[in-house]
Amino acid sequence: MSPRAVDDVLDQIRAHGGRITTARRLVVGVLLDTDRHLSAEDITSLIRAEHPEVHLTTVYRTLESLAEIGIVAHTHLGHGAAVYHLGEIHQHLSCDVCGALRDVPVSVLEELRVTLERDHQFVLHVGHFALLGRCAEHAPVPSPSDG
Amino acid sequence: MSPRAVDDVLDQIRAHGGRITTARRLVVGVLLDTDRHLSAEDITSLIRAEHPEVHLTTVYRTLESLAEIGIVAHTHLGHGAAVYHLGEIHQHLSCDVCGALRDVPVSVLEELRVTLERDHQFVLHVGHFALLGRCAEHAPVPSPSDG
DNA sequence: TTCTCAGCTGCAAGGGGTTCGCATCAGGGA
DNA sequence: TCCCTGATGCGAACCCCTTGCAGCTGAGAA
Repeated sequence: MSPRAVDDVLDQIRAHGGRITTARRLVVGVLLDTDRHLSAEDITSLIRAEHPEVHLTTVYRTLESLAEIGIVAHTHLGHGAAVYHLGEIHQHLSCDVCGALRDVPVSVLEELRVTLERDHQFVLHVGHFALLGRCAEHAPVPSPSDG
Repeated sequence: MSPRAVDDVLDQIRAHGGRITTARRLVVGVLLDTDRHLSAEDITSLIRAEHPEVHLTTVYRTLESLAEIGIVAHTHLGHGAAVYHLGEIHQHLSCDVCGALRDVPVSVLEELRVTLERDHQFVLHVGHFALLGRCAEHAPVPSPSDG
């Protein structure tokens, strides 16, 4: 990550009346430093390698604060822990078999969003849940009769 | 429920090499008897009213067995316990605010399914996850600038 | 620089949902 | 009826996450 990017995020925390602490700096750093999706526990482990005093509870609370001001989002992958990520909201595809997580733009859900709103008066929260299924590698082989 | 319907399900269990036990009969009965979506704990409570010896663990194991042979499916609602249901697979809409659960036919996901398969080689498991958002009653009021 | 205090933290404990281990029980084929 | 194996009851453990609380610390005020 660039120190600049971390400071940008920390500035946003400050602008919302939050304090800049070591723990928050570290959480933001970890999130900026990865392109993977990390659980709270993942984040804590990465931080504790250098700063064993930082506690899982603090990471959860920091993530909650960051979520409140819209800096991070979390996604539920059906089973297991929620994963957290920074930046633009996107949609997740999660493979049942290998757990691989893939991001796709939220635009794939646009038609569904419109349909649900028009036909079912339901406002879809794009990006907050993962779409479950099988990745290319673990897709069931279609039988001829499946058309 | 009709006793007939219970027996049909029990026959399927037997056909897959499973045994017919009191607990299984009761779990199937509860599932057939409701049109709601029940968590394992809900199911257990309903059973225990008459049969306090049936344990939550047994219900989980029974549901697992029934899922293996394709008789029940479960759905994750983002937060909280998974819910179980019998019968045809459908898609769930879950309201963030009030938790209301609504079923819609899987056909609403057809376009998305095709798009994901064609453009992302991802085979969607329809019905296994809930679509999260806001029901009509709790939908955010759209501002004029939202278009 | 020091003071002050609300916000943040570490730690322990708790809670909801689910699974595991193991001794015992019982379905159902031989 | 016997016997084997699958199913059960029960306790305990596990995972993910939240809560309570005392003490610490960032950062504005003096």
